[in-house]
Amino acid sequence: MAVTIRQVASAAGVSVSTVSRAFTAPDQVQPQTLQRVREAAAELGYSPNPAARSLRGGRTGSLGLIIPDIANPFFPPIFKAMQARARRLGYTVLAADTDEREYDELETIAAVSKQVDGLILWASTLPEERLRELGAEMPTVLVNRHVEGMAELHVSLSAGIAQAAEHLKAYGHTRCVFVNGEHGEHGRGKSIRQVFEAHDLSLTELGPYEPRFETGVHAATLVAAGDATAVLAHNDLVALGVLHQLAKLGVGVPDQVSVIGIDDTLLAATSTPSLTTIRISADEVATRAADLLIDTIAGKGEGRIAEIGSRLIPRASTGPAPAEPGGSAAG
Amino acid sequence: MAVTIRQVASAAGVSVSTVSRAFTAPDQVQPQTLQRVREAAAELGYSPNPAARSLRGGRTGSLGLIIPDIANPFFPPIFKAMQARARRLGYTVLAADTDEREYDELETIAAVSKQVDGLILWASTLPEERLRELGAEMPTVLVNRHVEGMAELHVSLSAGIAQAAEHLKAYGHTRCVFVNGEHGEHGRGKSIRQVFEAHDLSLTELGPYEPRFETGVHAATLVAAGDATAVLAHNDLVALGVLHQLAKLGVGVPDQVSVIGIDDTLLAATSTPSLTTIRISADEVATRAADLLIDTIAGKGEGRIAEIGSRLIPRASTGPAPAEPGGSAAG
DNA sequence: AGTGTTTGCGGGATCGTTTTCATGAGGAGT
DNA sequence: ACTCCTCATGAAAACGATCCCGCAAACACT
Repeated sequence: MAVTIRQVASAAGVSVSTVSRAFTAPDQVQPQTLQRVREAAAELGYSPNPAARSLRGGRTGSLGLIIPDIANPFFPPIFKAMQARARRLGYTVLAADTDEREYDELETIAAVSKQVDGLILWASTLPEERLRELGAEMPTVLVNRHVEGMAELHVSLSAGIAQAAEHLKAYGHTRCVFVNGEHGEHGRGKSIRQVFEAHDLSLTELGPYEPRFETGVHAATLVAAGDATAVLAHNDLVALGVLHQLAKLGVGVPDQVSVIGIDDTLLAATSTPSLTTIRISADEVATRAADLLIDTIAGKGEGRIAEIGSRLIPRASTGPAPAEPGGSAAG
Repeated sequence: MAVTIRQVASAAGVSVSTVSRAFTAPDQVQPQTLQRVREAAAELGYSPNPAARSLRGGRTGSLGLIIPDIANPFFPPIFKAMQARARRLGYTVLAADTDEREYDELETIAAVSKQVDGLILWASTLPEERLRELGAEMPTVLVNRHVEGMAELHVSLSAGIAQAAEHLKAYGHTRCVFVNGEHGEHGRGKSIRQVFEAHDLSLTELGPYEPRFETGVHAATLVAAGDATAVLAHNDLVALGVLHQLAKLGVGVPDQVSVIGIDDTLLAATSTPSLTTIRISADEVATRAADLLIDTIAGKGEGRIAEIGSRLIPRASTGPAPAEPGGSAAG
């Protein structure tokens, strides 16, 4: 059925070893022979069988990307960019999502790990102990988790948050709300509080809730009843819920309340009004993660920690704070 | 490093053949032996090496999903659902996108096809001839393309379109616009025109353009200048562009103009106003496609044609047509 | 008891590569 | 002319599983 190295060898009048070398170490074969082999291979339409190759060589040529939820619009661009990067480096990307279910994560990882040379674990919920074990078994890059000695990539929101704070400050806002869409200690809440308070902005935290549209809807109702003039949401999806509910309640955005999201997904660019948000570059994240993993596979990445930044993308959902309700009424 | 079948065999005191059988054909080995093998395997943490397995057996246990653009929010839920379905059937899904670049498609397919048992080609742009060749080489399921004799899955919008027409009709609309976001003969325009005209709705077609947000923005400007009261867009993304621009122009939705999208992506549910759209069930599509491919791999799917339907999801972007601007008012 | 059939298991070839090792040709250095 | 290297190539042993055969034991039937 498929054409094998043997057929190429006999067509080119050389041994299989030579054909193999022609593909994996071209400089070890004489130019003239190399060409004969290449011609024969091209003519027969030969290309190496990855199964045989990985059986023998122990490497599969694939990278595993484990993410919480591929349907979260934040991830597809990352997957896409990583695939592009990986392909140029001779790798393929195998993506699998854990469906946000923690108890599935180990199983998913087990299924994927046998087919790849290394793993990128995005915001894993596994206990540190397990991560350590995993790292011992196979090259692993952790995104947004810390385990001493492992390769890690951290997506830092601080630059974006600082810019958001400045942005709001410049518009005259003073009372802000953060809609926390995440339980647990790895949340975004702490650094947001610090930065905002450093900018002299009061910050009320709602939640923690789940990072869903409905969370934003719920939060918006609370916001409308309060006196805050700016909302920072856990991510774009939550921000969209806020936008949606504020519109329904007749609260003008950005005239009465400004809204800021996080992630800069497609949702942010296409909403009405378009959403000011904190962008994390998918290209950069994907490229760095892939490179870091490939380095780790090569044995020179372990323990390295990379950090990538973020920045505010001002759009139409933020604007000047409304006049103070001081003595008169407003709502 | 990794534990092999041989180690399990000696631990269980049986031959490698028996261990292999214990995993691939448990009914051919005595219950008592089976248990011994299983215990040994569990204790050693053995699991078969997929590379060796596929080298010998010729099957990889993976399905290849080739899509135009994974960043299009329509696809992630499909990928996700297919992964879930495939996993339960003992398969893995390998997704790759062609980045909407036709000249990359063959290359992408070539890269993927060696690592999978079969291919699902979503709206391939390849000429019929190539598809036929591909189908001859490996099990292939075509989505939304027709090539005599191949397994195909067709996503039919007709039910959804008919419901949309009825929906608009019931609201008193008479003049509609379709924003065509797709070049070529496989477009959605023709059947939409037929159905709408059958419902006595006049339909003006704009385009064809690209299926992008900006397309909707552009189209909305034209719509606002015309006298149509309803817009059907090529997909949700385009519809969102329409929504966005209408808001900017001060045209009320749905008070003055109703808008309908297609795909029911996350975008539709989270927009403001939420978008009435035609839903294509990701679960159903993914399940049918996966099943069809697996049948084809088993040799009993070739030539089969499956069709899956669609339906209207009414939300807040559609409503009664505004009173006629003519002489008198009527609703 | 003799023959035939089923059943459970082991031996070993096999899948297509990579990779080590051996070989022999040619060149350089003495 | 002799040894010593280098270099291109070939032969053959892996890699880890599957699966076709063959064998022996157990059983059924005459």
